[in-house]
Amino acid sequence: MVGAVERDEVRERFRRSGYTLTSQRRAVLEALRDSEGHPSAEEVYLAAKSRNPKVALGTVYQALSVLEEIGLIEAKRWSESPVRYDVNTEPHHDIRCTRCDAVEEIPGVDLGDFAAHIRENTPYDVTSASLVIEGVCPACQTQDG
Amino acid sequence: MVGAVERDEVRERFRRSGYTLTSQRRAVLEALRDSEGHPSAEEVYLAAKSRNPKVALGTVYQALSVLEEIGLIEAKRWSESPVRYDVNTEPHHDIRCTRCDAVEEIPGVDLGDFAAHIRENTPYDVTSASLVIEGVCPACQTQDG
DNA sequence: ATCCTATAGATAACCATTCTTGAAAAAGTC
DNA sequence: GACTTTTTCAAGAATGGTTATCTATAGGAT
Repeated sequence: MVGAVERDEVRERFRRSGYTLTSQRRAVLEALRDSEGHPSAEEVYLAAKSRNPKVALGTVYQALSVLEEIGLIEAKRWSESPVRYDVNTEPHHDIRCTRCDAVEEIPGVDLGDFAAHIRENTPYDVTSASLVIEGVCPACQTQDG
Repeated sequence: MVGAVERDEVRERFRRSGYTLTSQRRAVLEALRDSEGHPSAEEVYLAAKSRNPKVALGTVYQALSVLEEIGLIEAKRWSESPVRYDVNTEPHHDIRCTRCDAVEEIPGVDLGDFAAHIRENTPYDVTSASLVIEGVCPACQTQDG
């Protein structure tokens, strides 16, 4: 599974943004790309450390923030849960299971011109609007009533 | 300005839920009802303390959680900001100013059958879907470019 | 009034995240 | 290639909103 941005493009993206592509930052990005779900910083840290043992948790946080800033990853927040990171930077929505904490993509749902509606109904200069969706995943549904 | 739930109804709501309506909890609710904006727990604490000096911050947190549980108030979360509380429990959306941290209602915007769309596109049992909207308020817009 | 349970207050603990610090590495210079 | 400057790193301390703990107290039922 290959991300939207290829290897050389990654290096180029770092250069253009004035950041250097260090081995730690690469380990963080690759850990994120190989992860199935939408890991937390702690989970990324564990995965990155297995690739490059010279990575500290603080470095992972900093790397994640750089990666987000240059647009290679996205951070998503649900209440009662640490920030989750996502290599899919295409516009989409995710749902989080309130029982097992899994996060999954919801395909085919688009905020569409909702943003326009919002803009029309507030004098604010709207900079961001995102959906926070929670529910119970199929596995947890079958586990009990 | 009178909330959706009147005084007697408040007492009744507490009783039915198995909670007692203490003076502290009343102070918290009234502080929230008289507040203009959408205060944080800390702000509610300050306002409640002016009504009833025998209120501790921890009690305010507990009272807010009880009030939310019995449906008298709503909690809303934005990242980079503490939880904000709202006496308006009717379905509506709020926008937060990223500069001055003010929160305001957005009238006339309804998620409508968006929830239905979401339900159709995920096997999850969707329990909540809410919009997190941020922007810059008119006052802050005029303050600088 | 008395007993019993829920609640309050004060303070310590929590936990994800950020900051700080000195050291190491990288980049730029001659 | 050695030297200087700048950036980055790792480890751990600090932060801040929130929650838990523990003892004392207050309300409601009998």
